[in-house]
Amino acid sequence: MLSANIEIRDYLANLIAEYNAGNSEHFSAGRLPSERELVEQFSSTRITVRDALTKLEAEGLIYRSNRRGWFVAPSRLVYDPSSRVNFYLLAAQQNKTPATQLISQRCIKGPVEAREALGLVAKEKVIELVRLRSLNGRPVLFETIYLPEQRFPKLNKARLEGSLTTLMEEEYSVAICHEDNRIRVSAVYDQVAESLSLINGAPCLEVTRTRYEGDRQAFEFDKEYWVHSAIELSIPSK
Amino acid sequence: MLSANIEIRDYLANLIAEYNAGNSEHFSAGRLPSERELVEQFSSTRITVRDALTKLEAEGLIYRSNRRGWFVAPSRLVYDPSSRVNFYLLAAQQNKTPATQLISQRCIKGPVEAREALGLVAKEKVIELVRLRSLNGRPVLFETIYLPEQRFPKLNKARLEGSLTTLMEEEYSVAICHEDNRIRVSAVYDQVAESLSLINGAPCLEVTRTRYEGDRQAFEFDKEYWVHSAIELSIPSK
DNA sequence: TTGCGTATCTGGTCTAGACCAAGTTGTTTT
DNA sequence: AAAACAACTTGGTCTAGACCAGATACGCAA
Repeated sequence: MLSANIEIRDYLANLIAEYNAGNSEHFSAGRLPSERELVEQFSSTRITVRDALTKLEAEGLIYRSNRRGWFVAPSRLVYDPSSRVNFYLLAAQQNKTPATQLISQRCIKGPVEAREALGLVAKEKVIELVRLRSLNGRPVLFETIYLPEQRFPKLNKARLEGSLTTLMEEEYSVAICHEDNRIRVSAVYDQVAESLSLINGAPCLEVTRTRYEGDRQAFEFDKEYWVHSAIELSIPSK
Repeated sequence: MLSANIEIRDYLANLIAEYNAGNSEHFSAGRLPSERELVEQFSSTRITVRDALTKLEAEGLIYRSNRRGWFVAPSRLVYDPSSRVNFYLLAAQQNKTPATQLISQRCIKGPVEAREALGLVAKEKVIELVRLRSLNGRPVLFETIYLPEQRFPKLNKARLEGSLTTLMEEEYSVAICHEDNRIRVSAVYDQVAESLSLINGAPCLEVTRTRYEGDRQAFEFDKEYWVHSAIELSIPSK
């Protein structure tokens, strides 16, 4: 005996599979029926319908856009965090249209976590860059980047929405020698959630990265929050 | 103005932070108050309390044990999927007590995904091993391993609960030349969910691995489902 | 001492609504 | 044509319960 929410999940999962296989009759522009329509259709309640939708969301089959509705999730971006392929090239290779928006740029003391990773002492400051990246108009990545101010004086504001890796190589002669990525499932709140059109507490994939140059000197510390259904990490062996 | 569920989340998050810092007065054996007690305490409803708990679960601060209650999540196991350090050693290094249980062992045709990854043709079969791994008595990993039958005749049943990597090296002279890991956030159902004491549709971290030997011949295909709060992946640069 | 049944506790699922706030759309005004 | 407003739709949050099923603890019988 299946519970009602699983029945609804299975029903929708089938439609989604068909939709992804090219049969677009079920959803217009990838939009699922509204919760209230599903309640009607299954003679159920919103609690149960939302249970089903939340499960599909956890699986990455659908995503929600805050107060706009539920949508079929496009295919995931396959991403190797330790490769130096930049976001634009990667997206283009996978037939997706990328965009980057610089949300803020500050020079601050910064959080302990970043200061420690970068090995900062006393009054040394960090440049904090906050960016939002989208694929085909859908925000998928909220990232905060911390750079030691001393290492990167006079950052070229015009280039902060492009590839930072490229900028660093060309204008600061950075040569990465090592990199450490930490990956965990987490949740987003407040500014991160809002920027990604997610609700408070929505699950995400969190990537924390520290990059080193020369003789193991850290020069970059990043926090990435990925909409979990938008991404699949690919890690080839060393 | 904070919504009620966020207030409850924040309150519990603070207690959990204190608990993890060594102040054990709030929770006995890491167990949170029951949902109904929290309803009393906050003059709220179970829906709202469960919203708060679900958010803490998504963050990995707490986990649920099906119909037993909610518990503070222990520190995560830090794991490099492409390293060949075995599970027992890794757990021991991080002061955790590991255990492995062989759930089933079959010789079958196997799912398309595994057959393709292993490059099987016609009637070639795979050995399917299903294992459950625990840390300090808490199940954290459900894994299904597919091995080409031809490459691994007469598998030593006695050793299937230990390190497979070691077994393969010692009894089949396997030398890994390459490995590909795919990581995504997903959800667990049915046998996987039950084995991990999770409910249907609970989020998890899914790792799909293909290992190659010699001249790029695939010899192992794995599906790992990790309780997401139990793990953090560490990916050093190539 | 060891089972075994039972009462109780826990979360899992569901009903049948309500009101709110943000996003969308259509209409009116400028 | 553009801006402003209003009506409507959507999900977000919440109330106040109900019943179910698995997990647990406990007392009783063998």
